[in-house]
Amino acid sequence: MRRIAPDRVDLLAIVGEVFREHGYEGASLALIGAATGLGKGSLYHFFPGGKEEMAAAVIAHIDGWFEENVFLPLQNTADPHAGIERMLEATDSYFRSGRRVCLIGAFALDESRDLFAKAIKSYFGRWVAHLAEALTRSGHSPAKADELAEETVGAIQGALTLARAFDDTAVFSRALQRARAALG
Amino acid sequence: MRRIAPDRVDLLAIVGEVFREHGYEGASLALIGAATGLGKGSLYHFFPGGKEEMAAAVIAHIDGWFEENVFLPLQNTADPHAGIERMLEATDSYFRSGRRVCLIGAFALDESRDLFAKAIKSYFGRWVAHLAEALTRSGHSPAKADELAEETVGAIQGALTLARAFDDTAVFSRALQRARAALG
DNA sequence: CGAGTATTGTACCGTTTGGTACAGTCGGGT
DNA sequence: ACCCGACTGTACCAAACGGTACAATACTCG
Repeated sequence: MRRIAPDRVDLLAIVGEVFREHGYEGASLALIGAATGLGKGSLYHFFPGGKEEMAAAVIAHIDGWFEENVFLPLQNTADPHAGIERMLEATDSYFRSGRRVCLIGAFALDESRDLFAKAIKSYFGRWVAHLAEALTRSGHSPAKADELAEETVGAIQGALTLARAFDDTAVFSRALQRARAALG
Repeated sequence: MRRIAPDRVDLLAIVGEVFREHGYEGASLALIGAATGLGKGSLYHFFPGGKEEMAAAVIAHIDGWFEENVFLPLQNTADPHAGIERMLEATDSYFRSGRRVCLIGAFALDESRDLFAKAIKSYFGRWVAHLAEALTRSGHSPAKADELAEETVGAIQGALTLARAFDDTAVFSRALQRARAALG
């Protein structure tokens, strides 16, 4: 009982990496099986719903990580600036300074968005909303805070695309620096 | 002879839309055939290299459109501000105010990047470089111009992701408005 | 008209896809 | 020792995959 949960988390991390690198269509069960060392028997034991359930579970897992490490620091902290700084650090570390791509952002682009539209919208929506709330507490007008928050989350997503296109993590670091300056 | 060139352009536009909506892996020959009304015989007649050649041709076609309508206005225009405004208008119209996704940006994210890395890097590289050059001519220091250009192209890509995630074209329009303000 | 090329439809290839079935193995609890 | 549920490997399935072969048709031009 005690070992099941950690194992599943490890499993989700590995499966997530396959989806991240190959996209929803490109992540075949063969690839997932090779990456996890699990046969179809095990895979379908853990995810009876097949590939779609795997992707949904991965999204939920990522969502949970962001909820805890990125969104939570933005809320209810005495110092909103400190919370914003913590969210930027968590973002930098999650995306490995741009070496990693945003799975949920990638899913938003192709047709797999239709399958997970609700989760994708909720993920980005909470990111923007919590950042805007922190910015409001730090003194910005609600309208200005909304605008800044949307701009910042967009800049992060765009920087991930450019960093990957240029194969250059400095692009992502510069974007985070600019965000720091704009939000600070 | 005269009809071949326009037909091929139409064909590339249709095939491009299939890649744009389904991604490289998701765009099956069956889908491409259905969208174009062409059987495999015709498809392989026009693109003997198969799917990979189709995608390469689509990328080249898009690249050519941007070269002519987005990058060219940035160059050698007497008024750099007018050139920047024309590039933003062309961008807005190409992406249909955010309803459309950036094929090349989407390819940059998943594994298909490896196949087309050179073309992807060149496309974004020229976009940033030409914009930076226009900004330099409009009075910015080269360093500041580079930074602003990278930020703007990144903001456009990020806004496309967010617009698609939220299913809301207003996100993209706001990003272009901010770009206008920052570059103007 | 006829020759020759451009284009197309169809049947087919081997491989891989996501998914199922199920017999077996393993380990903890009684 | 036994049992029962969690787990796993293997064989299998129909469908779809990208790609090939080729005969038949359409088109152009002399």
